[in-house]
Formats: sequence, C-alpha cells, structure tokens
Amino acid sequence: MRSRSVTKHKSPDERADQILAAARACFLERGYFATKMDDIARAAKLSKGGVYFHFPSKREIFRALVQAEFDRATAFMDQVVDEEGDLLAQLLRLGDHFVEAFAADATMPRFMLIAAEMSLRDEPIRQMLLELQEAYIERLTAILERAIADGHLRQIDARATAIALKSLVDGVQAAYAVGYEPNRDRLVEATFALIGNGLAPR
Amino acid sequence: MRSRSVTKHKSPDERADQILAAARACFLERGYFATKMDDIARAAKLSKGGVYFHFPSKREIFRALVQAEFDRATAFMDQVVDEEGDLLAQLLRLGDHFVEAFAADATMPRFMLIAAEMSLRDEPIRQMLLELQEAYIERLTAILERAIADGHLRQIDARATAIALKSLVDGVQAAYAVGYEPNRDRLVEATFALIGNGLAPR
DNA sequence: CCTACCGATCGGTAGG
DNA sequence: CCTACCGATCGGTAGG
Repeated sequence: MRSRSVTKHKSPDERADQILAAARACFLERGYFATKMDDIARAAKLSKGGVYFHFPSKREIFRALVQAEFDRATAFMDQVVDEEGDLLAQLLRLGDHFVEAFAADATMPRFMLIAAEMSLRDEPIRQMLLELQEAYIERLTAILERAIADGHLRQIDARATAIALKSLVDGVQAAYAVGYEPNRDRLVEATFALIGNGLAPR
Repeated sequence: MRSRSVTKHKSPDERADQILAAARACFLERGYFATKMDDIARAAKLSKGGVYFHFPSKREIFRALVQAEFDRATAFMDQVVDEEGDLLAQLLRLGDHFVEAFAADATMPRFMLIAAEMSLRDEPIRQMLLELQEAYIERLTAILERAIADGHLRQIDARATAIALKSLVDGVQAAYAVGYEPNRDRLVEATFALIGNGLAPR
C-alpha cells in the first residue's frame, strides 16, 4: 500500500504571503543585500527552489513588500480623508495614524528606510515611493484647503505647507528607524503647538 | 639603464583623500554593497591592493566618509551658534545652511540616506548619526531657549520643538534623496510661515 | 603599492 | 500530462 501524502500544499496566495512575511523579517534584520535567498527560504520553511517557484527573483520579493506597504498606507489615508470632520479632528487622526503606526509596528520606519535606500537603485521602487509621497501630500493639501475655505485656517500655501508637514513626519520616522527615540508625548504636543500657533510671542 | 620612475607617490593623506573621493562617488552611484573594491580602485586610479594599503576594509572607507560628513556638519553648526544674533537671524542662517547644502552638494541627501541605512547594521555609524542628531538638536534647543529668555518666543518646550524642526529638515532631505523635489522657495516660505505663525486664523 | 590568487559564497536553475 | 516542490549544483564574483 503506497503512502499517498495528504495535501500539504497551501494555495499559491497563502504560500506567497508566508514567503513575504519571512522575507520582511529577514530584510528588517539584515538589510536587502545581506539577506540571502536561503535565509528567506529557511524562514519560510521552504527550500530556495520553492521560493523561486513563487517569485522570480529576490528583487521582486522586495518590490512586493514595498507594494504591500504602499497599499496599507493609501487605504488608510483614503479612510481618513473620506470621513468628514473638522481640520483638528482630521489632523489628530492623521497624527494618531503615524504615532500608532510607529508604536504598533515598530518595524515600519526601519522598513521604509531600507526601501528608500533601495529606491536609489531600483526605479520601480522609487516610483512607488514617489507616488506614495504624492498621495500623502495631495490628501493633506485637500484637508488644509478645505479648512482654509471653511475659515478654520488662515490663508497659507496649502500644498507647500502639506509638504512641510509630511516632511516633519518623515523626519521623525527616519529618527525612529535609526534608534533616536524622542519622548513621544512631548514631541506630539510640541508639534501641535508649533502647527497651531507657531513660535511668535502672543 | 633601469627606468626609475620619478616619485609618483603622493603623501598618505593625499592618497587617502583621493580614495575617499573616489569611494564616495561609487557609493553614491551604486550604494554600499553593489560597490566593489575594484570599482573604488579604478575610480581612484589604483589597484585593489593599493586601496587596501591605505584602508583596512571597505567598511572603514565608508565609516571615514561618514566621519567626514559629521565633521563638516558640526563645524558649521558651532559657527552658527557661536555668532550672536537674534533668533530670526540664526534660524535663517540655519535654514540657509540646509538649503544651500542641498543645492550646492546635491549628493549630500543621498549619502545621508545610504549612511542611515548602513547604520542599521553598523553600530559605529549608528553612533555617529545619533551623535550628529543630538548635536543639531542641542544647538537648536539652545537657540530657542535664548530666544524665549529674550522674549522673542512664547513659552514652548524648546527641546521637543527643536526635535520637530530638525525632523522637518531631515524629512525634506530624505525627499530630495529619493528625487522628490518640491519648489524650494515655496517650501522655505511655507515653513517659515508655519514656524512663525502657525496655522490658526488670525 | 601591484599581480596573482585563495577560500567562500552568492542568486538563480537544472533534472526528476 | 500538470502542479508544487526539493537536493544538488552551476557560472560567476566577492573581499581580502
């Protein structure tokens, strides 16, 4: 009686997700180049050949991970902007998003740093990051413009201000990635004071 | 008659600088891992063995480049802070510093991005970056505190505000590194409007 | 400082 | 015949 193995096959999507999760952990720990396909395979409990069955190359695995980060971020943003509400509520929600994202998934800043560095040599990744940046800035600009129209903000250059605000968040994110960890509450409070009232004496 | 080459030897320091300049160009173009020691040697017009005569490893070459960036930055900051002057003048000078640094040396943001990514796996580099960050923030905090004492600023959390401002600059730098190039004048103007007066309606 | 070369290891692919 | 893999190994290249 021949033993016939019951299917230990997972669906392609499940396998792909399993590989992506394993690869993400490896890239975070060692960076892109120091991560070997064997590392990814071992972490995914497959052979290297098995990984190559699902992905054509190491680079495509990394791109898929950047794409996933992109999708998560844009989905959240649309949710924030679609909901009506006043400026303060939306900015607080956006701020919460970033603070929570850093806190809940401490790996995100690190991954974004690795992705940004990869973008210097990988045009598809660069395009994704530029698109994501533009998406954030457009949403933020829209929020600011609506607030100006409603008289909740003074007349400012909405788009340039949006870029400045997004840059602030990116800078904080980069600091966290390298391990510079400012007190979160103080930073959030100071940032909202800065945004709200500026530095000028009352 | 044996041909005896007139000394084509440069001083060790000159050679080291020549190698560092060549290496910097290579790292900027290809990143750390894709840069081979042969690439550096060729760019420096030496053999690979020649490069290894002056530096013990590829990693030490990269660390020396980060150190050089560190020295440049701290020297400039001390210059800005030592000069007396009112807040606006100092912030403008600091702002000019960054804007000029991005403009005059367009490679700097890119190099800093590569260095930040390297810091994830290289503790000495990470320490240098953290020290540099702390140095910037301390200087900026000192400027803000002096301005508060002089009544030119309202009472704010100087250090947390300094971190926010430095993050803003870092975020802009990161954007430039990836090739997101906002209009400089608009961004500077919006940033100063934000810092000066905040967003609240007058 | 170069030439010649090593020990080791890599991403990707073959046959079954 | 196909699918989802694995063990083994290739050609080429790396830092030193």
